[in-house]
This record gives sequence, C-alpha cells and structure tokens, in this order.
Amino acid sequence: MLNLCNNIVMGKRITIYDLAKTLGVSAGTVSRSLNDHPSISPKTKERVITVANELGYKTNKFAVNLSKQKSNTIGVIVPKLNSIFMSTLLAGIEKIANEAGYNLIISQSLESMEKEKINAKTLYHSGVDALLVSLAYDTSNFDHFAHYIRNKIPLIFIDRVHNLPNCSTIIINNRLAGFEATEHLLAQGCKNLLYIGGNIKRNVYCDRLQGFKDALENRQLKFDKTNFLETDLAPNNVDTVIRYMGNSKNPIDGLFVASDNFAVHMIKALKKENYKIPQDIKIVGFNNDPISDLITPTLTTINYPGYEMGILAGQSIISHLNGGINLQPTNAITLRHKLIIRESTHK
Amino acid sequence: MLNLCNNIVMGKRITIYDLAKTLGVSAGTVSRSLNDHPSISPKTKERVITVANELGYKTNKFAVNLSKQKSNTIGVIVPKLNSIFMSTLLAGIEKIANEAGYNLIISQSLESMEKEKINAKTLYHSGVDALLVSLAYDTSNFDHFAHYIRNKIPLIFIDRVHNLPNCSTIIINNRLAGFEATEHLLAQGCKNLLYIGGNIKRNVYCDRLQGFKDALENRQLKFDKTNFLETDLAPNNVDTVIRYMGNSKNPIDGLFVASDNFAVHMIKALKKENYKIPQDIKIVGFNNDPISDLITPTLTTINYPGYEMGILAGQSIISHLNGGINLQPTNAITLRHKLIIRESTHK
DNA sequence: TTGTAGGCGTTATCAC
DNA sequence: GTGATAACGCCTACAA
Repeated sequence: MLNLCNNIVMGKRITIYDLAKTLGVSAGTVSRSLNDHPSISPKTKERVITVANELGYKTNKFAVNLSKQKSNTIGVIVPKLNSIFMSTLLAGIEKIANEAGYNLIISQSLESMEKEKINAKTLYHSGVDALLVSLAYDTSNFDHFAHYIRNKIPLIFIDRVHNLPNCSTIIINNRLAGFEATEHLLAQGCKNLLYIGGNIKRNVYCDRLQGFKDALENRQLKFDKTNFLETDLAPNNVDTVIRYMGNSKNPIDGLFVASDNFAVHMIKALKKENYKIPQDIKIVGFNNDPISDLITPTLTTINYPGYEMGILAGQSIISHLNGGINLQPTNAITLRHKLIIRESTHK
Repeated sequence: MLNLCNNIVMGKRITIYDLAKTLGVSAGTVSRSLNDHPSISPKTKERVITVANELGYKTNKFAVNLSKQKSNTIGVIVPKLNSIFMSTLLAGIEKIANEAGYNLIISQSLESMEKEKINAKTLYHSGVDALLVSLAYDTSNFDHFAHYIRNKIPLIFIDRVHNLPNCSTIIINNRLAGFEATEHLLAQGCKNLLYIGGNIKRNVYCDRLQGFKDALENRQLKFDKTNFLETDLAPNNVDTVIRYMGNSKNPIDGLFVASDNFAVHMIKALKKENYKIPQDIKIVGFNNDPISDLITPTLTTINYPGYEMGILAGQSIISHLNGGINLQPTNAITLRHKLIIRESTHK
C-alpha cells in the first residue's frame, strides 16, 4: 500500500516489470495476462489485473507500437475541415473508428496539392495503419500516395476520388445525380440552362457535368460551352457569375449549381437583382446542406449522404485492418443519392 | 545500387544500422547525423544523408516516440465534429499544429460526458503531448482530466470551459456579449424578452444568461423565470418553444437565442406562424454562422471568432510544448466579440 | 501454464 | 568527432 502511494505520487511510470516484481512472476506472464492471452490461468490473470489497477499501471503505447509495428491509428486528409459536408463525413468516420478503438489523425490540405503531399508524407511517417483521403481541388499528380500502395497500407478515397490500383473509392453516382437534377429543371420548363461547377479534374464536378450533358442530349437539346461555367465555388465569385448571366444572349432560366453553399449565395444575389425564383429562374443545388432548407426560397437539391459515407469508409477500413473482408478486390462503393424538390424549382 | 533496389523492392525496412553498415560507421553516428547534431563533422553528415536518401531510409516514429517518451501529437476532444463552429475551430487548430509539425488526434464526445471520459482516457493512453477540450453538453464531473494534470500534460479548454488548476481557457466574454445582445433588443424597443439557451452548467450559456439579466437590471427591468428557457438547442425543439411563446401572458417581442442554428430554425417557424420579423418580434442569435447572413431576414448576432480561437489555442499549446512561454500562470485568454446588427432587429 | 531472452529502432550517456 | 552500450517498455518465439 505504501508502495502504491510512492509510485503514484512520484510519478514514476510503472512497467510490466514492476508488476512482475511485486507479483513474483515474470514480465512475460504479466504481458500475457494483461492481453488476456488464452494460455494464462484465470487465477493469475486476476491477480495481475488487480495489482495493475492498484499500482495504477498504464500500458505504454509507444512500446506497443514499436513492438507491433502498428499504431492503431488511421490518417485522414480532407480538403478543409470547416465545411458542413466534410465535418459530417468526419463525424461518421470518427464514430466508427472510435468504437473500434482506433484513433484518427486528421489533417486538411486546404485545397492545395502541395499541402496534401506534405500531409500524406507526414502521416506516412507517423505510421498510420490506413489512410482516408478526399482530394484537394487541384490535385493532379498522385505520387504522394505511392508509398502507401507499395507498402500495402490500405488507402480509401472518399467523395473526391481517383482511381489508383488497389485503392477503393466511396462515392455517389454523380453523373446520374447530375442527370436527374438537370432533367428536373427541363421538366419544369427551363429552356436555357447553366451548369456551375468546380474544377472538372475532380470526378465530382466532371461527372455532374456529364450528367448535365446527358440530360440535354436526352431531350435532343444541344450542349453549348456557354452552358457551363467553371469556378472554384467561393462565395465571392457570385458577382462574376451574375455578370456572366446578364451578358448571356438568351436569358438563363435554369441553374444547376454543383454546391449548395454557392447556390444559396447565388439565390441571395439573384434576389437582390430582382430575379423571381422560381418564376424567372429555377435553381438546383447539390449536397442537401442544412442551409438549403432554411433559405428563402428553399433550395431543390441532391441529397448527399455524407455521414453515411463516413460510416461506410470507417467500416470498410476497420474490417480490412482487422483482417475481415479484404478491400483489394473492391473497387468502388456507390451510395444512393436522391433529388429533393423544394421551392426553388417549384411554385 | 543493387543493394538499393533489393532493399526497396523487398520492402524490408531500412534502419540506422543498415546505414551504419553500408557507411562503415556506428549507428550512433548515423542517428546524430540525421538529427543534425553539432558534434558531427559536416562531411560525415553529408555522407550519411546521401546514403539515407539512396537507400530510401524512413525514420521509425514508433522507436523515436518510445525513446523520447513523446509523440508529437496533440489530442482534441470536441462535442461534435459536424457543427460549423467546431469545424472552424478545428481548422484553426489544425493549421497551427500542422505548421509546427504536430499531428492532431481528434475525437468527438457527441455531447456525452461518458464518451468524453472514454476519449480522454484513450488519448491519455495514446500518449498525446497535450490535450485541447471543448466540453460536452452535460459534463459535470472532471475526474477524467486528473491524469493529465497530475502528469503535467498541458490541458487547454476552449469555448466550453471549466476552471481546473493549471489549465488555461480560451473564451470570449460571453456575459458581456449577452449583455450587448440584450441591450440592443431593449434599445430597439422590445418590452418582453425571452432568452433561449442551453444547459446552464456550461459557462457559455450561463454567462450569456447572466449578461441577459445584467441588461434587464441595467434598465431597471425585473428578470422573471418566464424570461428564460433552457433547451438543448436541437432544431426539433422549435415547436415546443413556439408553443411556450404562444402561452405567454404578455406577448414576447424580443428573442435572444444562444445559438444561430437554433435561431434560424426559430425564424423559419415564426414566419410560418405569421409573425413579422422584426416588426412583431426581434431576434438576436449567437455565433455569426454563415447562415445568419443568408436567411431572410438576416439575423443579428454576436460574432464568435472560432477560427481565431483555434489559432490561438494551437499557438499557446505549441509554444508551451516547445518550452517557450509557460502556460501555467496564464489562466484565461479572452477574445474580442462583436454585435453584428442585421435585419432581424432593425427595419 | 509460465519463464527466458532476443527483438522492435532510436536516443543518450559514457568513454576514447 | 566517433564508437559502445544501455535504456525506452512491450511482445513473442522457444524452452522448460
């Protein structure tokens, strides 16, 4: 009892050797007991555990990691933390990882490939057991993931993905979603559409554009390059877009915006310019951000299951790490999306 | 050269011993060279580094951690990831940590003390060098932080804080902000106010309430318990609040809501009930969420510098860890807030 | 069922 | 300036 107090108060770290000594057994036995190894008698286990608690033993993860060459840690790289979609995604991942006893090391690329590279390298050196990535806006080279693949560290892309050998992706069918969004605008009577999206190097924007084109073609309408505007979807670009629309030969009466956030800023600006929504112009967004149902008029959008994607990403990676299902053969997991019709396209 | 290829292709991890062998020096020399130790000749350093690159040497963090008994990792516990305030805060923290070469292990308590306890314990065992915490909704006991304090692992509370010995806090002056919000409503002519806030065990809600009371008192108005409603600020509680307001003896003409998110849901519901804002009722929120400037009418609110708080928290903890300024004497850092007047209180 | 001893890869303290 | 050698704390064949 005195010993206990001394150890704790002195802050001296207690190791399995200390336990071994006080118990009169070997360190190996202590280690095995603590890890519930089958070859140890229940009685011994109990004794060990009791004393461990009494002495305030804390297992040293650093030593465990070194010994096992794994860290029980999953790395995550997202473009930015402060977006509702990304944080919802992370919430899903964290929930699963936490339940499975894994820690999450989270970093943001701030939409820059350079930072993404650095983060990938850092996480690699930190010894993460797996990596989850949603690509930056401008990532065009993928060498920074080569280490992972070469060393068979599982790598999953989420949402903003790229096809790399032996890497899974978790996505929705952006092309089909884009088609449905556009078809809805056409069905509502729009004649002259504009698609506003981000960098078409990114699958999400490229696929939605493709769906947009599909929908036009499906109605024998021709796609013209004036029907498409690429922007980085930063709110301060709204004015440029409004000006672009004002200069259009045929007035634009339907907008498909690849992000709810940008769409709501467009709505605000259009209202200021005295556009009537949906009478003069109809708008469809993307993501089903909470804001889409709060703005006036409420915004028709595509539901994007961020939380579920996170959950799924977490589950996939964990079960892989635990030696359950092997992800290798799995190429892509596609989640269900849904068009949500609201006031911005429907009086 | 052959050796190089063999090593890399075979995936065999290269250690300082391998380098030592090929270089004909000792492992110690290699280690020192790699760490730019002053007592090594520039020539040797160069040789070592060259060979290290050639062989594709990667330092093993697990071993470094074990040897140094530190992880270059900072733990973070937030109530939830998927809130714009929290993710903005995290964005700030991550930026600083990343720049300083620290990793962030992020976990969420999901507003539950139990989960917060578990997370605190897990992070402790993971060997984080420091911990940043924003408390859960219902945390009333703080024993789970005792380990940190006892072992002198720096601990900083952010936003939702608690005063613990030797722990710093990063906050805004919620009381003063609450005062200003309320005073603004009164100055706009409101006669019968309602404050809607969360658990008053949490400093943020308690202090704002205090400020609310201060403002009433300042004008010789008396505070009545019917002027205050405690709720968990979940959007689905809006109906209850609306009903409460309907049953009020004197019609409520001013609302101070401790969260923008809840406030905008209130606005939506009130509009549906045909309240005119700001004519019939004026509303002030809290946080300056992006949505507050997008809703109709735009919402008067208190600007809450989440990103700056994150930056500051990061800087404080890093400079402490790097042995710079000592946080011990620092008790609380208070950031500047600001009342932002918009349409919901002002025609 | 338990003990022994080597290994995990670095760092750090002595010597020389 | 460099080389031995002992930590760091745990895991795990291999023995007993």
